[in-house]
Amino acid sequence: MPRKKSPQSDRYHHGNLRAALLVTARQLLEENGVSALNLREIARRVGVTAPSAYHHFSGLEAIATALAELGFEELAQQMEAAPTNEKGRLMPSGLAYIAFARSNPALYRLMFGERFAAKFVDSDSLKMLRLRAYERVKSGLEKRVSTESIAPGALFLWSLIHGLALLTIDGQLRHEADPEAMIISVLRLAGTGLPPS
Amino acid sequence: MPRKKSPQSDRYHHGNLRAALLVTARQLLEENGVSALNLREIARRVGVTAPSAYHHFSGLEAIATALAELGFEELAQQMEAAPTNEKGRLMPSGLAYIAFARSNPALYRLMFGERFAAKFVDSDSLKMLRLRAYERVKSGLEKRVSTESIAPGALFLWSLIHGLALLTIDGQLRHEADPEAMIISVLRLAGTGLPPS
DNA sequence: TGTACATCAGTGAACGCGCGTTCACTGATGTAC
DNA sequence: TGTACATCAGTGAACGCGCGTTCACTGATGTAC
Repeated sequence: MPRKKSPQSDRYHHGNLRAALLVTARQLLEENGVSALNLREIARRVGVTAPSAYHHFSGLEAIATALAELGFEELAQQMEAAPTNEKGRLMPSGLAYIAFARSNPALYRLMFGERFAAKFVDSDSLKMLRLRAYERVKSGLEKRVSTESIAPGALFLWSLIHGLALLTIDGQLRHEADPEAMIISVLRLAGTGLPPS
Repeated sequence: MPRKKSPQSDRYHHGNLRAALLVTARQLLEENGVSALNLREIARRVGVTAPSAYHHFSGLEAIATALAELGFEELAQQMEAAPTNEKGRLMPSGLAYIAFARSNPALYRLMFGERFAAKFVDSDSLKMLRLRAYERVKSGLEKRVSTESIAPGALFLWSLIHGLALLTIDGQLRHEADPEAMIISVLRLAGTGLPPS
């Protein structure tokens, strides 16, 4: 009877190394932050030598890119999976967005970090994935504002939600009694705006 | 006649090394990004050996912290220097904020990056400087909303402006014909909100 | 069912690199007398 | 005005480190016959 694939087996061939590297890389990322992401430690944790990773990725940068892609995919999925409430799906999508960032703070930082700012210009898949998240924000707007207001409206929403996500990750809600309530209050202001003096 | 202090002199004693290190560090930061900030290269550019920096800073981290402090100070100053217009000073302050981020993208990223997210918990000066920027956002609100709405209102504004700053830095306005106009449109939505469906 | 062999996912040793930091030192500066 | 000396901002050599990546290899796997 051939050995069933057990995760921590000592087989010479890992069997699923690519996936294992990504899972472990993601853990390492969340544990120690973007700057701690490094190929040797990932391999070490998986229980494999560093060069073996090169059979699955062209290098560390490719692993980081794969993680970012994975992140954008998950983010888009979770926004799409958010329910529609009586007022539409803007608020549920927004909450899903913030929830993703709070559950995956380091990954979120990686996705929007300096490292990829330049890459969005030329990497197609990354650009498209990011666009997909943006479109999601935008789509809720279409029946709500005039056509020429969609672009600023979408950027307005994305800015608000992106900023709130990052400030939350940074610990800005640390001393808040009820962080969720605060998040909802803030997002609600997107609809009403601040009353003029 | 004693040599006047000329910037690039070959004196044994530099005379103003601390300041020179910071200026150069800031240039390096903006040129090559947060991850490229490194002590040896800073010293090299100043024309001094690396260990000499230790007479002025406890290490690289101290230089980074000094840069972030400097950034928060400048940001607060530029917001405070913004004019008051007929509707108050929220919009001018917001524009000054975005302008700072656009002029100092890497510094802005450093200020709000992962590196200091933890540090804000214990570093007093950094925490206070960041608070000062936040207070500035908040102060414009006081005559505008009820007391209990100040906290969410301020977080709303800060999120919006922080997110917009970062997305702008990331190149989100790259294909915009008139970036300034877009920025103003987005910030204006903070007052009106998105009209409900 | 058994064997030869191609494939390729792993290993282990090694490389060069540039970093942050330490150390004992030396040269310049300015102050006390 | 001149000299001795303390101070301290610089130097230069060296350290250990861990990284990403390369290379020639070897072991396991599965397929063709």
